[in-house]
Amino acid sequence: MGRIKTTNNQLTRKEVIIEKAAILFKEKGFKAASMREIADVVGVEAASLYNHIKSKNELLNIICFDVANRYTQKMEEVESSKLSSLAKIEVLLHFHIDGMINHFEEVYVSDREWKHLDNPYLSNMQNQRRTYRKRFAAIIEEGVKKKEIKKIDVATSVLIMLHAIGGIESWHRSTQKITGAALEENMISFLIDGLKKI
Amino acid sequence: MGRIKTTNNQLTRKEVIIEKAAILFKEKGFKAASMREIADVVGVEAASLYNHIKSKNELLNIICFDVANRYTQKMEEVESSKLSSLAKIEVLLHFHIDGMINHFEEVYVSDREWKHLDNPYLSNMQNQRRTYRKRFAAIIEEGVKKKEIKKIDVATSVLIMLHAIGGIESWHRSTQKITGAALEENMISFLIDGLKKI
DNA sequence: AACCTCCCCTAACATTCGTTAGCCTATTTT
DNA sequence: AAAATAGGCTAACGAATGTTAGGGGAGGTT
Repeated sequence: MGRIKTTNNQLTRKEVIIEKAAILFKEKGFKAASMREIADVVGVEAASLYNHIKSKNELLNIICFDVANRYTQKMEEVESSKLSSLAKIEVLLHFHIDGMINHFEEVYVSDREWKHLDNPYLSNMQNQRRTYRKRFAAIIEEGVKKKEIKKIDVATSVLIMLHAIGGIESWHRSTQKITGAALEENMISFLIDGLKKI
Repeated sequence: MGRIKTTNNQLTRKEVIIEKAAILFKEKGFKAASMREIADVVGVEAASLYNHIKSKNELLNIICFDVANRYTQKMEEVESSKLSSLAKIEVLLHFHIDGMINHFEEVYVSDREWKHLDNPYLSNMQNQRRTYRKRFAAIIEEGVKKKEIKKIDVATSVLIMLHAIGGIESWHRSTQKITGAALEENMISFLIDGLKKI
């Protein structure tokens, strides 16, 4: 076939593979996407991929933890800021929506396919996700206590917020798109309004 | 092994298989769940399943269209009712949340695994889903026109509502659950408040 | 008693999967 | 120019997959 092209951007060949794999994992799911298909898209034979990666699961590991670590990092940044609780939530929502719009495939795969990670990565990811939700909830809880946020069931609102964002997937698919910026604004105003006191 | 037990309820053997398959499809995903695993749970050898079903994909077909048809039917019922737009949305939200709580596996699988349907079922399902969203949007749109509903981006709110409900999955997983009824109430009040005019 | 239908079994199939081994060539380094 | 490395290739592996063929036994019907 030929070599993996890496000239355009500054990506390593491994990064090219990961990028294409993410697209396929998103479209067909991790299990349904085969190494031979990934190789096809990359422009190489399946066996050649193994010059760059250790296994199919390594691809999923990298994709999932890339995303998860970014979120954890952002959470730390937000937590240690001096913002009001409502503003903290708004920052996090921005970050989520932005991620969903600009790193769509990676984020989507990380969110829907992490179940196929193998241990110890699997339980690591489960912990990371659980912890993230708890920290998100803690911010809302604090806001409620400080009366910055409407009295509301915290667990339910966390659940709504985090999953509503996952819905951006259907925005990606839609033919008559509003701009990403508009979507972001609409979404945040809907969700934040749900938290505001009157 | 022995026969498929069907004594307890009035289920046919085929229905027992479908029920167990839905649970496995939910836990592992359609592609990752094997016929041998399904057979194991049912208490029978893999080959024996084929006395009751035509293929693995038939299982997915049945699960997905069971759910989709219920939703289409409900939509028709709601559309032809005399309710206000806001009340229509509320009825639909109730139906969704209820379905997610009481027919969890089926609904979850239908929502996340329909991509693995094969044609002509695949394109059928794509149409059905697209149509459903349009009809949902039309109700909101009508409400906005009649000034029953806050002026809001319709596409964005449909997206938020339908996906927020998908989040009930994480309620199922949570250890310290509030009751289903409470979840339902919290969720609807959050979402409906987002539509109400002040 | 004979028969039929239902439903399970074992055995095997073709295919697809992820992955490894070993070879060859282009590119980079010395 | 020679040597070393990186990165392709073909061929093949063992395991797992969905599915089919064919045999046999249990229970109801005639």
